[in-house]
Amino acid sequence: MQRVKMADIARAAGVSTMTVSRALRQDGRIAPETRRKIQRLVREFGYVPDRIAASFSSRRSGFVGVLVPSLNNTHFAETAAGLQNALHPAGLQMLLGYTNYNKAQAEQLIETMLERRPEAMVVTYDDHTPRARRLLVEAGIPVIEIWEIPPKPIGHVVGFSNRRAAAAMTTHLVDLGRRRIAFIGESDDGGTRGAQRRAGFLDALRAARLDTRRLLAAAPPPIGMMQGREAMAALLAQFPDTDAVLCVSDPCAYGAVSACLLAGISVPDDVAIAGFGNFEISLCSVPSISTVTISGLAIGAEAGGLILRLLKGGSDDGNHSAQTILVDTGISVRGSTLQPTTTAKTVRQPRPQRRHR
Amino acid sequence: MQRVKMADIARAAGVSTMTVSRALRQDGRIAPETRRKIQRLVREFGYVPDRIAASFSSRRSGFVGVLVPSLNNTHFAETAAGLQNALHPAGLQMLLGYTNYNKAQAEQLIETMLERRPEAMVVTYDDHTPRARRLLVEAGIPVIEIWEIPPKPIGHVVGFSNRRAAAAMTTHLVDLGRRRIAFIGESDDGGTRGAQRRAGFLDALRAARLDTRRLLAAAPPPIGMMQGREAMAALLAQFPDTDAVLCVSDPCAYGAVSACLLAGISVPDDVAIAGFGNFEISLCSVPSISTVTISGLAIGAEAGGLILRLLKGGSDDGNHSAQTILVDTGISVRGSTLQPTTTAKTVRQPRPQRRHR
DNA sequence: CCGTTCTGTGTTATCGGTAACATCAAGTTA
DNA sequence: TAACTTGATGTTACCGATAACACAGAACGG
Repeated sequence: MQRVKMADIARAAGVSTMTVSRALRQDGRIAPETRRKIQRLVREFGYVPDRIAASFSSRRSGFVGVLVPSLNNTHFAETAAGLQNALHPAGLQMLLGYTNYNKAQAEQLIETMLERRPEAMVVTYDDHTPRARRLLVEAGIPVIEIWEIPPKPIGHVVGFSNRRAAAAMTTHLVDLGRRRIAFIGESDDGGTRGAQRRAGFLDALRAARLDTRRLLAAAPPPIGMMQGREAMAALLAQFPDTDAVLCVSDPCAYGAVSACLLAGISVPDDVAIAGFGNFEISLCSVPSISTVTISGLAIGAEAGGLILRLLKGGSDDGNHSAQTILVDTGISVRGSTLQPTTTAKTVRQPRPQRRHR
Repeated sequence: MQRVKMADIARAAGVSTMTVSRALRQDGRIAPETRRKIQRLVREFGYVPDRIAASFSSRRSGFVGVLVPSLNNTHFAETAAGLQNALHPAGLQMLLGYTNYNKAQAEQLIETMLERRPEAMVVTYDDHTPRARRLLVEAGIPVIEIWEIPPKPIGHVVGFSNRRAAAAMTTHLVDLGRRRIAFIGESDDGGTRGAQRRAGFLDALRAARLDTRRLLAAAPPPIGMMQGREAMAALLAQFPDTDAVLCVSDPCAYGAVSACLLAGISVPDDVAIAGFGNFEISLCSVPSISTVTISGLAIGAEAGGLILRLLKGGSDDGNHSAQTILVDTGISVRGSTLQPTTTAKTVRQPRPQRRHR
């Protein structure tokens, strides 16, 4: 039982395959009647066009390769959604790969993806291996790095400065009057977002001439809630006088909050805690957690829009006149970093887990 | 500047393209020396094989299409990871699409994916549109439905009974002595996992001859933490004597817990709360939340393994001798459904509403 | 020592669409 | 009305790899 092909439709309709090909695309100049007849036959035969053959012939794959570190993460999922929303209407499909925060795997994926001749590549910024970088450069297609502003971009950029955003949040903690401020971050985060956030944290502390020793490297990314909890416990053991903590991400921050709950430490009266990313948990936590807001959806949408413009525009990959698009970030101040009111007495119960302002 | 093609390598090596083609695959019978020479030239030229042409010629796309409702969800992300881990070593790539819990979008995606001639399709069980179903059946490739046991499967199945799992958790609540048990679920969840879980909940309540009126439909899927919080508040307003709640998912359950925290209601003393899915939050919540454990990773891995066996085995799609693979589920009992001990005094803050079992 | 099996490699014929150009009838303009 | 445009469709020549078969020479077995 052979699969139906375009020639079968053409024969049945009494036209050439070219006419069928045209009728199935928006490719204008087809008599409406012919098009209707062909569409009817297509449905009748259950014909599904072979896009591999089409890609082969037209030298257009219809793909955009997208690399993210993880799927289990609101931000990257949103970014993918934003991209998909932008690309799908233009007839572009997204070929999604995830690197698991691993450079070697990223290189592997980039190579495999390039074999499919994507029309553009979107990669989450990371220190790529030299080979990965070379592959991307030589692919001759638009390359877009997202989620950070690389010091030496490969091509286009859609992102924001994690460093500055983290610094802003740290400054917020300083402005609360906190002086013994810690950072809970990732280990082995060379050059990535987590490292940038730590750098921003340090920038702000140095600017305020505060102690910069309170740095915890919880675990390699992705860092989860329980790691945040453990890191917070360790932090309190090592630096019991800590009065504020910036966490590398919201799940981590929630873990830190939970550690305080369990230890009978009041948030924010004893310790203020801030997160990063505006994940769901930061809003729903009790207390709610102050966080840096970023829209993964916006990053995806901007990257998608940029791709469409680049593909529509020059036949050139446009990487030489590379664009940088910055998306907004903000700070959402919530319960976990509220200024203690005068009426709020900062009781610190010894053991038992109960206390209230 | 033309892209390097296989013929260029062949010419440089003084061999035919067939030899190059063979050298670049594991395709045995090539003189080791020839292979080395070719590999060296490939590196030197920066040749990236064109898999579109290869797919076209070999009539093997190297793709597996995978459809999930959402990426922003541990479970589906894990499932994708499990699939990828299984498929990648076999040289198969995953073409991921997400339906956003929308049948029409799913049909669209299925059609687009089939144009790429995937070697198998993995779809998260849902009531597919008739056309989507027909497309899948007629594609002539293995089709695997995951995350549920469909009443009328299209092909193979890797899943578990959401209904039975939910019933088991409900029975756990009944065994605690709770009698006024509610369910917080999704609206518009026709036939999907959420509806199955509600059905299981009702099964268990009926078996225990308990009141089945406490059903809340919070919002269409995906249901988030804040929706869980709001639903819990509404539930307490409508049925203040509720003493246990099963939530359709863990994020929803955490929202319910947070509503209780805010209202000064003790969990589990006043209300026991259970979730579904063993999300990170259920472990890190204070109190931790009892939940149904499922391994998305296992589902993905099983599905991936099944695909490899099917593709290796018959040239037939194997959908007629369809297999059903069940993965284990369990119940993790945590703080949110602990039996109140005699020592645990059920202190009730004076604040708002009060009631107890 | 000759027929047979391996090994390693080459030849040929596609796979199913699409780009580019050709064609031809009908309408339109000068 | 001749020349030109426009609209609708057809013809031809691929795109870049691989399947399938062909074929020499080396190794091997009797």
